[in-house]
Amino acid sequence: MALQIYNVVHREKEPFEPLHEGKVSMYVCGPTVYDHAHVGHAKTYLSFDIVVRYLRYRGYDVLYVQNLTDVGHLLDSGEDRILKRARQAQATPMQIVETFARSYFEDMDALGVVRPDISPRASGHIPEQIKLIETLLDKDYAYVSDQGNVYFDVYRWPEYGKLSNRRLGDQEAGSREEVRDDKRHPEDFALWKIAEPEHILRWDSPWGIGYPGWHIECSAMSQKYLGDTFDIHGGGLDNIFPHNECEVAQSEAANGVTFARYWMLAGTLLVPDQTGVPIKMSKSLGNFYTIKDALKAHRPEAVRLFILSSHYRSPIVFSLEALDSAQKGWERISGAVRLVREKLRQAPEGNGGGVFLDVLEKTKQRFVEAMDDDFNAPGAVAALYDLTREVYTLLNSDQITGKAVLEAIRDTYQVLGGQVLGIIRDETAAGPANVQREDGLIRLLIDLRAQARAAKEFAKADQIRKQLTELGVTLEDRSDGTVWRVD
RNA sequence: GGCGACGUCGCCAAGUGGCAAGGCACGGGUCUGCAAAACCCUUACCGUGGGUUCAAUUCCCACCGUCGCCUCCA
Repeated sequence: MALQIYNVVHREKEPFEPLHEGKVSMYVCGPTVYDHAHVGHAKTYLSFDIVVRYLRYRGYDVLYVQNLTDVGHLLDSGEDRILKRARQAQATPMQIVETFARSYFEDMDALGVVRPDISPRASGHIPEQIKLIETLLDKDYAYVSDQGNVYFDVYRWPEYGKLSNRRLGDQEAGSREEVRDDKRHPEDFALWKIAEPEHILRWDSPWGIGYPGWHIECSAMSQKYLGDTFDIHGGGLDNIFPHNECEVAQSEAANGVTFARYWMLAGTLLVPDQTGVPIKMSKSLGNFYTIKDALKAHRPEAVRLFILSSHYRSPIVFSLEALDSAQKGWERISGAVRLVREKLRQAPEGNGGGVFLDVLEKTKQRFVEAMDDDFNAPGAVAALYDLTREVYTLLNSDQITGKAVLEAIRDTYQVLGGQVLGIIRDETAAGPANVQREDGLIRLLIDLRAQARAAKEFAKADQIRKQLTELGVTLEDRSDGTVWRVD
């Protein structure tokens, strides 16, 4: 079975065949950096993180581009988001952009999201955007209004609406379109806007001083780094219209070839309102929960597992309780990993317990089968849970498990759980000196406690365990020794 | 109103034309000095009503309900 991807363009799963064998070019619409990222962003970027990780696991050479939007974007009031924020903070727009771009990467790093290969900024690609607009004007797909704004004429492009399955004219009388309308048609969208005097973010252009429309940046930057046609375009489903639709129209009108071959759109993250009804988490609704907040009480792996617990195309309802459940689940898996590593410290040579290799092989098959089916992460995670039960059973039995098998188990977790899903961290064995010192100190206490227990001095033994617990170190006694973990 | 997604065990969530993975929670049990962890066992006929079929949770239709987009938002 080959990898299947649900292609939003055709609304069905299709075998994935990249443009160039062995290589994948991929573009994902990034955030507008004017505030801290929230869990909704985590859902989208984590989803594509898994896509990139899995494609690489499958041997593809992936070139991953994700933009940062730092221009444009008007509020209802006609005010630019970034400008508004800058005024509130009494800072320059570029300070705001820089602050929140850093914050975004901080959050993504914390969540273990692999950085894109290229993170182009819209503000750094104004010439490319202008050039693309000129092409559209040359080809007569765009026009300059009497107020000097440049618009894309959607009626000149018959395929407009094909991605989001919309027909022109369907939207009847757009009640909001009446204000300052210098377009030919209400559905036309802006490529370049002339800046009002108070608009600080402004660039020179053939049409006067202004700023680019929201959609043009993605067309220009994907073209620059990935070419006229590339393999995968990702983003949040909530941007299918108008943003994604406009991207396709602009790019294909300008270049005359297919824009993105596979469109993958991630489902929306919802959050219950006061009455318990789930609604979209968004900045404008003010019902958002930042990633930084989420990470205060939960491990990044818990956030990952929470989001991986449903398919990337499905909507998902956020709650702290859901995060709790995910973290419990993670502790289960990571407990098994810890046990394997512990056993490995003094495992006998040889391949005792070799039949278990079969379980590993089956796990891998199930995992790959699930992920090959349009990145079915919940199925892949389920394979890991099943493996985990088998691992516990094996390691709690009297069966002597040799080093070779333990290493194979460890490697399976490392690759499937670590490399692909990002929920298992690398061993800390080669960690910094203070990590090793901590490990040594705790083991020293465990030894002292073991002596106390052997002497039936349980009060003393319990005292040590209790105090360690208060320090966030949990001890678990097993027949073959004591293992420890930090919360 | 138009377009789209969805409705599976208490909660979350995969999945298949032939009697439904997994996680969390709950109950019972085993192990343990105690604790913790783990393991074992028990729990669903898949929104409602029709239709197609030898057979549907899985296909079709209708209805009910929920969400997203149609306006800046991942």
